[in-house]
Amino acid sequence: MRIGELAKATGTKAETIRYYEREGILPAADRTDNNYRDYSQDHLAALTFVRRARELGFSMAQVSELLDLADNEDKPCGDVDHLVRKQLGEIDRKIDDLTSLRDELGHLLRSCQADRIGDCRIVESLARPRKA
Amino acid sequence: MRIGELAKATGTKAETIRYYEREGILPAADRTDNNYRDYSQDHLAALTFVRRARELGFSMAQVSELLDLADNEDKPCGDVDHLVRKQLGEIDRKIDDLTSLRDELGHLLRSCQADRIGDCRIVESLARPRKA
DNA sequence: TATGCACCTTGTAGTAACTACAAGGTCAAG
DNA sequence: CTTGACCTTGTAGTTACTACAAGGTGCATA
Repeated sequence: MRIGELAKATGTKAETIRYYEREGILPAADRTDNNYRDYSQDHLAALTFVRRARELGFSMAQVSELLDLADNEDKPCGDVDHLVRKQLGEIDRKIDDLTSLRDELGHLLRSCQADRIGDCRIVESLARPRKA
Repeated sequence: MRIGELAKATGTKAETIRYYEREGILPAADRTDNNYRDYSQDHLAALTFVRRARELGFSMAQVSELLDLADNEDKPCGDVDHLVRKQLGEIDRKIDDLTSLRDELGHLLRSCQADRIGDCRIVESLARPRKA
């Protein structure tokens, strides 16, 4: 399987796949006679894993950890659990942040009925520190 | 006012302030005899505006737009409104994304009662594309 | 006087996770 | 025999900072 096929199969750009290889996230592929990368089903599985974990918001470093864990079938499952919980916590925090942000922007929007910027409450309120 | 004071007053690192100046987000400061930057109240107001807008999730490019708008007091307020609405939309989208992400991770967590990674449903489910 | 310290200056490079591009090699089809 | 779709490498750009090196300034203290 050439890089373009793998790219299509996983919805990843070829450049990203090469990048993953450079970064050691993916094992290097075999090469054909003409020096093209030649991928196996194992590569497909690995890349799928990586992309899936990235979609779920894990960082590259966390993906590496997950891959290492996945390779040690006899290790306890708790480590994986722990990473997932941590990620869950981070996401909850982000949601909270964005929610208060949304509230603030909503206020901002409702605060201004002016026609010209000189009288605009939005601009005015941006110009002051939060608590002022 | 020296850069350190301005930094403290706005909760911004001095390096970030210099960066804003380089990028044209903030006007250059006057210089004292010893070549230190010397800031005015206008600079304080401008930096406050920038930081506040950044806190609200506007990109640097958007902050530039907002600053330009704020300088044109006679322009209609609708442009500001539009930017705020756009930002609000993006934030809603992010919240939605993160929420489904959280749901998925929650599922993942509940799916695995195994002791060893070899049997772990989390690892297993990461290894497959989303809809499989 | 020396010296230590906190502050300031510039310029450069690093961060995360790609993405884009340039310059060139390979191969099948028309 | 040339066009076009692939592939290769290497380098630089993206966002919004952050960190660091190497050096200048100004004030208080031993």
